[in-house]
Amino acid sequence: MRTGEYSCRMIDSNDFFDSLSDETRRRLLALLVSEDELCVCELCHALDLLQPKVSRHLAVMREDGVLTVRREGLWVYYRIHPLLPAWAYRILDQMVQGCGGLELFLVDRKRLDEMPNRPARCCA
Amino acid sequence: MRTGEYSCRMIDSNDFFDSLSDETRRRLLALLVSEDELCVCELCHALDLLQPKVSRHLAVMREDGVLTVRREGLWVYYRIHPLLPAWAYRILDQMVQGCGGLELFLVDRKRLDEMPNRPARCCA
DNA sequence: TGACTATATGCGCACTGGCGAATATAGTTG
DNA sequence: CAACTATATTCGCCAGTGCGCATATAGTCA
Repeated sequence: MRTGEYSCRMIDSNDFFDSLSDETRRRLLALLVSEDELCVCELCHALDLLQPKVSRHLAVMREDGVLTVRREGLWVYYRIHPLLPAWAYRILDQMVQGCGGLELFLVDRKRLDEMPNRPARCCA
Repeated sequence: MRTGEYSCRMIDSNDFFDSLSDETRRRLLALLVSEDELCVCELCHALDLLQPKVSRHLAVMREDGVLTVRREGLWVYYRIHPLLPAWAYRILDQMVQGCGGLELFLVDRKRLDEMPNRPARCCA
């Protein structure tokens, strides 16, 4: 509670950087930064990875305080934690700047955009 | 070579985030971001860690392309790699925003500032 | 050359952490 | 209730990695 510029919640910086330390997690974060809310099956499809693997990485980031969860019926929607401090948000933004153009990340986004039967959540 | 906003050198983003994934390395980086050039013994003193440990972490970041080295007599000076892409610089800045106020990091800075007999390199 | 300071590295060990495969749980629908 | 879909978790395994300790290397100075 130093400067007051923080969005308020105090995340442990070790936990935050731990979330960033794995490439799979960075790929998930990159999508969540722009899409703001995605369910596990969308993320599995986008990254073309098996569900248990994606779930475990999401759990790590949830426990680290970087993501929050919302359940709706069968689906679980993850998003960037809305009370992340400003510096953490900015790091996520810059991470997308740095990685977003990489082939790997571009393909993730493409697969997500072209995914059929995405669970509709427009009229919550 | 997407936007042209990069400072030019292409660092591997996995390597960059690997450098950030360890707290000791973040402490070293936090000092180097503001001091721009420090030798190994200054960093050992500031972090109050044994020299082999500090040296190995510095070597990791050098191999990752995050730091560069300059030798001057007996001393080896490390600095943030001057050709780091802009997004990476900004992440380092925001990391300092996020961690710089933590007790651990404040104490590092204090020890550095109060260090006696720092090798003079003012009039290179 | 030898003594000294600063830095780097080799080695062995313990621990962490990511993985695949299988299974468990939660919620929906009939 | 059973069958089904979506998600979470357990387990055993293995690679990576940080550590302390000892030692090697580089450079200076007498």
